[in-house]
Amino acid sequence: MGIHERKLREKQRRRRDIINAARKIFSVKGFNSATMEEIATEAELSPGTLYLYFKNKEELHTSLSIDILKYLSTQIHKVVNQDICVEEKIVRFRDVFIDVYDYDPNILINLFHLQSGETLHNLSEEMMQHLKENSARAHGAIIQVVKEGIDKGIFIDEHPVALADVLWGSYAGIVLWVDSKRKLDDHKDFVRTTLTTAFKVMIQGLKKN
Amino acid sequence: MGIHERKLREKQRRRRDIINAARKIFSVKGFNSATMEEIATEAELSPGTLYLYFKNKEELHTSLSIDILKYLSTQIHKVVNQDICVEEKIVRFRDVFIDVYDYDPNILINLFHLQSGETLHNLSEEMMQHLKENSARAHGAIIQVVKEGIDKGIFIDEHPVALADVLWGSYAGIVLWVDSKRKLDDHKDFVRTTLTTAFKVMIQGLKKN
Amino acid sequence: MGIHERKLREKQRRRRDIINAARKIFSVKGFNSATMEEIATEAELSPGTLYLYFKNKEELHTSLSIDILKYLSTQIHKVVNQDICVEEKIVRFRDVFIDVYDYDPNILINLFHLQSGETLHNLSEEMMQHLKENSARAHGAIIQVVKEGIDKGIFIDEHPVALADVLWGSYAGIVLWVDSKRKLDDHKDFVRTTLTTAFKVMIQGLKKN
Amino acid sequence: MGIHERKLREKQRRRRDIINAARKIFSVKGFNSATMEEIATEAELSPGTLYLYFKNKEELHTSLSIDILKYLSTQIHKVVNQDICVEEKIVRFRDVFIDVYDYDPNILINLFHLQSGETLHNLSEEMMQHLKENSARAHGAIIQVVKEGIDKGIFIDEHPVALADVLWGSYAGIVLWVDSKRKLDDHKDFVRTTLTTAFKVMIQGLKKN
DNA sequence: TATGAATGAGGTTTCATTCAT
DNA sequence: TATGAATGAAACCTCATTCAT
Repeated sequence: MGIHERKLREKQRRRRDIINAARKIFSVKGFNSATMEEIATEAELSPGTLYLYFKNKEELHTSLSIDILKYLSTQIHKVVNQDICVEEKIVRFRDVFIDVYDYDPNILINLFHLQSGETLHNLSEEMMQHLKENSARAHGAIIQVVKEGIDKGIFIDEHPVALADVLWGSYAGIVLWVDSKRKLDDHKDFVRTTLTTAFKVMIQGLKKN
Repeated sequence: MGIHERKLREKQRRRRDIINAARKIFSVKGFNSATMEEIATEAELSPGTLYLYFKNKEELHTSLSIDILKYLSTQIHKVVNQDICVEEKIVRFRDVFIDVYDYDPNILINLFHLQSGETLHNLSEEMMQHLKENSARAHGAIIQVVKEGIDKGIFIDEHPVALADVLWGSYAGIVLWVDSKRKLDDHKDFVRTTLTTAFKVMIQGLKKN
Repeated sequence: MGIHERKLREKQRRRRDIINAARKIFSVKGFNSATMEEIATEAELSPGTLYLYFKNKEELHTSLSIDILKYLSTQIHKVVNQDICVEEKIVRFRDVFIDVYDYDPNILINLFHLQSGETLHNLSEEMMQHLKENSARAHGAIIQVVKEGIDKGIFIDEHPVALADVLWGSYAGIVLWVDSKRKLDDHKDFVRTTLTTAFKVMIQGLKKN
Repeated sequence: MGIHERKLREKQRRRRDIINAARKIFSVKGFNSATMEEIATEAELSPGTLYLYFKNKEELHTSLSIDILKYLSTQIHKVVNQDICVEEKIVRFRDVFIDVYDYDPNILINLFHLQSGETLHNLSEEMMQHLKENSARAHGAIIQVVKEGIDKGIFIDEHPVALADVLWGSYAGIVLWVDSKRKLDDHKDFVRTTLTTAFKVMIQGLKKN
């Protein structure tokens, strides 16, 4: 391994350190209450260093979302191309959401929040592109599966984009909702079981009778 | 009407003015970018006056959510007690969400965001109670309908709370998701149509075959 | 005196306090080394208050220059309209520069520095206008006197604007130069005497032989 | 040429590269807005390297001024020792200022600004000495010419130092003034013509009638 | 000698909140 | 009750400078 390559690797590791620290802090405090100094401390770096890797707080925050969107997108694509029935694919989608939720419970709310506009002002054009592309890619994959279901005569004859929106929105929304209930009422974690119920409803609702 | 009553009414009117101004500003700028001064200006009051009616920015913001939760709760209760079949009640629930979305597209994201922890730190115990109560009330009503469906042998035999969560989470999540897509891609507004599709999926999915 | 008027007056006094404090600090430390906190402390105010009266550090700094430009402009205009010979008016111009120098030795260098572009980026359009207008007004008055001298056949037949520039540039430049020598070499203050010599040279140089 | 000498030469070439880069950046951005990184990039070096050649930003900046002072001083000395009449020497002084202005329009303002105190805090004693010496040398040469004029009965009988200050201050001040007018009003460049007018005024003003 | 990643002090600015009127 | 000027804490971010390689 050449010296150049080692440096590059080192740099990416550092970047990842920051992202991990940021995820931790943002999770606990939220975007606005979290401070760059806290994140730096968590990453065992100085505040200035953060700015060598991310243009500003906003882009650091968005990076997390893009990361998870990439992950979501990748996982969903894997499902799409598997040699299993559509029905099974819908279950797998559910598992991806559970997966993401396990990885970081705040990711979905961040995603929604990000896209809902409060932020996004200081984002570079490049960042914005990444965001849109990955979002589109993930969404596109789901549409594809829904289409497959319709084409094979298994799913009801609704507009595939709308069905995909229902699927995505429901899964994500349920995660958010059950999670927020948990926080508010200190209930125990029903995300998994509720999503499983959701799957049953969904799959029966999607299918032609 | 006594002088005391008139004063009380005046006070409530003022309070409402502030809330309306706050909603307007928060909608456009988001919680953090909105400033108390802007809200005061919009309400044609001075900043100091806001603090005679609300303990702090946080509680003012939460008031909006509680307001809408109250509305949601009321509307949902109306549906529950109507003399219509469960299936029809599920449609009405959808309409309530559309209604809320029309009233203020940012309300649901606020609700989720509020409950997802970033805020809530400076809330008074009283405010917290209000929030929990109204949330529980709205949710309870939905559970009731789901139970009715199960009891009447119309709905599938899943845990009613889980089914209610699926219903609420899906409706809310779809609104959020479609709305965020709209913002990101400047698509036109598919919230209504997607929710209608959602209803079809939901209702078929909920029903015993 | 009405309450409104009193408030206005109070506000202007406060503004003047800040300007005086700023002048003091800027004089000692220069634009960049001076901090807003120091200025606030000097004015016996909190840092935030400064921003109620001036948009930012830049505009506060520029205000000083505009102030003195106004003063310069006013004094010069007075000279122009006096019933004295042109020759005498040139002496009076010299006195105005001495006056300004006595008031604040750093003003002229600030003026030059300001106009030489390093700053000026955050200036509001309004500020810029003030600056240009006052600059033009002062300069215009000098041109007028030069013209008068030429018209009366007293001064040499050069372009009046150029002659005015020579006059202004020389007087200002000499102040700067002698002052900077003083700082560098701890010489005593020859500004007055040198300007007096300058006048002699100038007036003889300007006159037709 | 020995290896030692070659290294020395190489080092001085590098030093010059940095100075040229610095001049370019400082000219465009001014002392404070210019960053060491920009200068390093312009010089195709890394930031750290700059500090091998200059103690700090301040000294790098001052080096430019010393450089030009040296140049000024040299040019002026050349004029002094030429076998031409005093009158002609005064013209040549004007040409030196034009020369310097053509080389870098910001040099004179830097000179004034430098000497007017904002900077100078972090300068090493050595640098300070350089500055004073070169300044004195240039100024001394002008005094010499003025003395020559007085001694020969050509110039008026004023204190030679004062006359030299008038000369230097006027020439420099006019350059600054006309240049700043140009920047503020986007006028075209009258520096040359105005300095020529200045010469006429000066020379006539200096001479015994 | 040269690098350039990392530092961290310190500056400007914002804005929720207070309090004298 | 209403005001709105003043506060001052705290955040983001920059950048001159250092130092291990």
